[in-house]
Parts: sequence; structure tokens; C-alpha cells
Amino acid sequence: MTNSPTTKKPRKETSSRDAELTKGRILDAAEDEFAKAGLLGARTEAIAANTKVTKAMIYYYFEDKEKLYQAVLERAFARRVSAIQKLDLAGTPPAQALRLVVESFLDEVSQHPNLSAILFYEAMQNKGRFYKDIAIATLYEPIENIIARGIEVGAFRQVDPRHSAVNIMGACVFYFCARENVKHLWEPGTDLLSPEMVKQHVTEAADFVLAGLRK
Amino acid sequence: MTNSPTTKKPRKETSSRDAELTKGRILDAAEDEFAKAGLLGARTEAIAANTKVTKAMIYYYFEDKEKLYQAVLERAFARRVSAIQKLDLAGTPPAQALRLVVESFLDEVSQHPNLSAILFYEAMQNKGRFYKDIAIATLYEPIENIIARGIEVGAFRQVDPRHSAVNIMGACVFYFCARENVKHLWEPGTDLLSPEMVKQHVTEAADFVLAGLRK
DNA sequence: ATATTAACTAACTGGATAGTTAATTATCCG
DNA sequence: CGGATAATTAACTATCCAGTTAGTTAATAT
Repeated sequence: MTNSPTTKKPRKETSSRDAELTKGRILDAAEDEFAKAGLLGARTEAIAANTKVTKAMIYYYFEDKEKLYQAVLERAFARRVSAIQKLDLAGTPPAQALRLVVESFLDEVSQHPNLSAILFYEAMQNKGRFYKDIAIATLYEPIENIIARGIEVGAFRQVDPRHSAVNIMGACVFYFCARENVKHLWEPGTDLLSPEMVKQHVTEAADFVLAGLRK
Repeated sequence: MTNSPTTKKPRKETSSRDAELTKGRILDAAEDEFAKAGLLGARTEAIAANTKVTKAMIYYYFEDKEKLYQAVLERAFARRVSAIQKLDLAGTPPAQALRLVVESFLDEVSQHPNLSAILFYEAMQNKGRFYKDIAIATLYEPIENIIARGIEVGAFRQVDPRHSAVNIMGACVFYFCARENVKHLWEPGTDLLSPEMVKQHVTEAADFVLAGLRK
């Protein structure tokens, strides 16, 4: 399933000693570990344990823990940004466009909740130093633009697009990041990441955001 | 300033070898450190360094790092809860009551941003295990109740009070917790904790929340 | 004044952890 | 086939860090 028989990869199909596969495995395991503990708290031993290779491979492919972290961050961030950038919002009226963005954003977040955790750790532990300033804007600008357009057109209230974009993000991702705390508000055993709960959050959040901006 | 001359504390006024003062200093330093790194990442050496006593005192007054963490969490949480509980909202109409709660909540958060960071770490690192289930509800129930009342009275949309309360929290605290990431959206050097920026966030957030619920 | 105890310190211990190194094995290519 | 090289490992090192211990100093009570 990893490679189709027609592709002519430099290495063989039958796994074992496949550099790309190993690198991918390391990135996957690292993403989980960084989401659990952040750059500071992540244990390279723990990452290696979820790989089929030894810890030394981390240093063979990625110079050190920090470089590995950067690679994880870039890969996950690119995935999230592209989820929004592939939307065609050109002719769409602001309210409809914003709803679309919020819904597909939340869809991506629920499928890859790791990144949201990593980004929080990034802010709190690393003071955001692993961001190239360009990156964060990539995520917020589309939202700011829709809001600005909505105000111009008279569909949205007179808000500050930047503050609003940040607050919208908060309303969207808090549910996922703080889920282990707020789960205590529901019946014991409720899984906040279950399809039904996520679906309810998406509708509640999207409605809340749209209502919060409409005139 | 610590003790008035009339109080008859067991220890003297002129500091040095004052148990309560030392315990307080440790709690303060620990709060800063736990906010920076969470329970896992916090270094007892770093905490001690911001105290005028040695590391061993941490273990003398608080059995271990975990117990110290619990003490910090309880103290900071009590402060936050009381900020909301001291409001008298009995006769206040829902919209007005919610605005009051949001504004005084954000006031407390901006004065003590440490707790918001600690609570995020708590969710992500510790899976919320240091919460007595009672605690989290103390913070969310007042908001849920106002929302429920607002729906009954016909002032608010038909939302799920619980989901809405969570999303409101997100819109309120994300700005503070993610500030080191989202600061890149503003001019370099902008301090998101400056009085002006905080004031703008409070108005934007409160307006956003109220608009998001109104019918 | 001195015995008692509370507050405090310096120096240590054992275990964990990031990163290294030298040797080993699989794969490829001529 | 056999030499070259890429992928991989086991075992090691140096450092960091939570928690301990044995002993010291300051305040208080008698």
C-alpha cells in the first residue's frame, strides 16, 4: 500500500532498510510525542520506542531533537494550511465563505489534533520561536480577509479583523486542546473526540462564530 | 507591609526565617515555573533559584514536586473562581450578566495569566488528573446557567449551554495562551499583555460572545 | 543562659536522558 | 560475485535533575 508496483523508488518495496519509510515512521512517532509533551518534555527514547528502529536513527536522519521538532512542525503545519488554501472562495459571499473555512478548518483539526497541541506548547514553552513569521500569517490571513470583506459589504459588524480572527481560532480549537479538562463537564467516560461530539462542536462553533460577526 | 504591627504572628516581622513568607515565595516562584513548563517540564532548581532559600526547602514545606504543583493549582484556581463568585447576578438580565462575567473573568485572566497556561499544561500533559471534578464545574456552571436562563427568557439563541460555555472560554483565553504565537500577526515588538492591547481584546471578546448568543 | 525546636543549607545520590561512536548488516551496482 | 555504501544497532558518556541526608543557625520558651 505504501508504494504502487509501478513506481520506481530507489529502494525496494518489501520494507526493512527503507530510508523514506523510516524517516516517516520517526516523524509520526515524534509528532505524537511532541503533542503529548512539547519539545522540552518529549523523550527521544519514547519516540524511538514507537518506531521499529533505534534511537540513533533519529540522530542519523535528523541532526538533533530540535531539528526533528522543526521537521514535525513544518509537515503538520503545511497539512493544515493546505486544507484551507485548497478552498475556492473567490465569488463566495463572506458569511458563506467564513462558514466554509471554519468547517473545513475544524475538520482538519479533528483529524489531526496533534498540531493544535504542538502549537500550544510552541507558544508556551518556546515563545513561538520556531515560527518563521510567514507561517502563522498563512493561517490567519484568509480569515482576516474574509472578515474585512464582510465588514465592507455590510454583512459583518464593525470588528477588528485581527482580534476577531484570533478569537475565532480560540472558539474553534479550545475544545480540542482543553478536552482533558473540560471532559469533566460531561458524563464520565464521554469521549470528546467521538464523531458525534465533534460534529456537535463543529455546528455549535460555526454557528457561534457566524452569529458573533453578523450585523 | 507583610504583617501589621498589631497582629501577633508566631514569627517576627523583620523577615528571614519566616515560614509563611518562605512558603509564599516558593508558591510564587513555582507558579511562574509551572506556567512556563508545566508539571513535567518544571525544574525544582529553577523554582528554588527564584526563592531566597535552597531547593531543599521545597521538599521541607511541600513533600514533592507534585504536591507543590497541586498547592499552586489550588491557590490560583481559588483566586479565579472567587473572582466570578463574588459577582451578584441574581436580578441581572442574561445578556448583561454574561457581559459582566466575561469582563471580570478576562480581568482576572489578564492579571494572572499564569493559571491559564497551567491549566493548558494540565489538560495536555496530565490529562486533567489534578482536577477534583468539582473544580472545573465551579468555573463553567455560572456561565452555563446564565446561558440557559437567556435561552428560556428568549434573549439568546437555542444553543447547547455546555458547548457554548466551552467555546466562550476558548474565545476568551486563547488570546492569552497563544499570545507568543499570534504576536507575529502584529507589528514586531507589540506586547499583547499591554493595558491597551488587553483592553481591546476584552471589548472585542465580550462583544463577540454577546453577539454570538443573542437572538 | 541554655535547651529545644523550627528554619535552613551544602553536598550528595541514583536514575534518567540527549547525543555519540564504532562496529554490523543489508542492498545496490558494476 | 564482490566491493562500496546506505541503513541500522548496541553500548557508551556526560550531563541533568528529583529527592535525600546530615549537619548548622536562629528564635523561643523556661
